[in-house]
Amino acid sequence: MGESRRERLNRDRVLDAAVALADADGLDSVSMRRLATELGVVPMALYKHVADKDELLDGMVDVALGEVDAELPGPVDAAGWRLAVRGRILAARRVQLRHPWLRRVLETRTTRTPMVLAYTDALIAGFRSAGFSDPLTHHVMHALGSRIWGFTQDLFEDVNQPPPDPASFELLATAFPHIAAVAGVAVHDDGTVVARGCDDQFEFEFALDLLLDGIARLHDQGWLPPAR
Amino acid sequence: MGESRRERLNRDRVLDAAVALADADGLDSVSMRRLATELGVVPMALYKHVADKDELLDGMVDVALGEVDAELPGPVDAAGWRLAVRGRILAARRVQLRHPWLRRVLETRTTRTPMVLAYTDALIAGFRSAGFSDPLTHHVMHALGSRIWGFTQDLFEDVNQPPPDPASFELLATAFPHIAAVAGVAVHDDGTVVARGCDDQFEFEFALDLLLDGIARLHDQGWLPPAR
DNA sequence: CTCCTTGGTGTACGGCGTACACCTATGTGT
DNA sequence: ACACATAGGTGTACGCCGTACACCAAGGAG
Repeated sequence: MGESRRERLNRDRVLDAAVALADADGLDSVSMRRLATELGVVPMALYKHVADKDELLDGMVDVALGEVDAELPGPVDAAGWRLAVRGRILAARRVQLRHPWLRRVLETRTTRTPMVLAYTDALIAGFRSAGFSDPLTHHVMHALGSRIWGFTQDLFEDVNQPPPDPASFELLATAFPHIAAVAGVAVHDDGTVVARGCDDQFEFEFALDLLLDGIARLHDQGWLPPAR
Repeated sequence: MGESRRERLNRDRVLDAAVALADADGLDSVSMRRLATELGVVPMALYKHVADKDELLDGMVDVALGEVDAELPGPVDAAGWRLAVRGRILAARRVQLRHPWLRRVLETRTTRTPMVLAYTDALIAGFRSAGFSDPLTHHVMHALGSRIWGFTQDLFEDVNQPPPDPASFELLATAFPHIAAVAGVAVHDDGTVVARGCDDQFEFEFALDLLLDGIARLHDQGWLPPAR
């Protein structure tokens, strides 16, 4: 009987379903219970394929990070460290835009899966093979911070996201004039407020290039660890 | 009668208790129920002083951010934008080190309280009063990102936190040689592994100065928005 | 055909945030 | 001094969550 026999579960099916669920309905929708019903299975069944929820999240990170290589512009490593690093980071950013939950998960994760380590290793390789000293490479990786995963905190951006009504904007503008001036919002003569929003991609590349410029300069000048 | 009469609750007492609880036992210990028992009160009592848990967290952020001013090195605004910005950010960092939960809370928060806006406004003022154009100031704030709050993602750091036993380090070193080389770990001739850890304060200032150098250069060169 | 392993089930526990109805101090106007 | 409105504290309950534990059903190996 039973061509309707349900496909057997396995780790990959669980992880893929979790990713799909997070993509579709947001990270908060990814609960063991919800994921189970999504898979037509009882919640505890998942625990046969995943130790606990943390491991599920780690697995989701791996799935997403596994997509980065396909986003790489090509075998660009020979074109110099800067293009290699830049290309890899922007590839990660494209993945992150497809999986908006990735940022929040990576932020809270503390365990490093082999996939995470592999990504980091590849990036570091970009610097070292260009002759960066190990200490400089170390500092530089710290300086890039979460930007290596293609995302920024952007705690600042949402200020101008919902075009504010003139009244409340007026209020904000008088209390915090500097924010208002810089927020990319223009108040026209007739009192209407126009928010141009801001181009996230531009901001990301601006900051990335600012860092890469600084890094290049340090490297070219033969940066040395401060004498103690 | 009753000198044992319990002090009446109010918003500030609730927020202070939440901060103290988070400082002592970690952010995860801050639940409405736990906080209530800490205050000798039933959970629902808190809702008379705080709309919901999100507002509690926002309030905690305000309490912490309110401590930044006291950390400022002095009326340094006249000493140039760079010292003003740097001083304010390092002050925020000192606060953040006292309240380790602040990072996680700020990361997830999306609402901006007046306190948050005031902090941001003061920082922006530092740039604008030095003649930074509004678009440049805007980009520069994005580039600083979460660093304006005195913290970094530091997804990379914990690799060398627990001094790894030689065996597992050997494993990591062969699989990810570049990480191993850069992690600040030295393998001695006798096979013992020494992790020097890394100086978070140094890393933070290194990256901050890298950014500020780049920012200063853009400003001095009269950076203009790219022609469209 | 048996048995052992692997995968799926059912029940239950303790925690969470919070809606809602209720009671009780407290401070005010008369 | 007293009635009363209101602000602050209580109790109960609901629906989520992650997951421990005991159980049962397939399915491959001897």
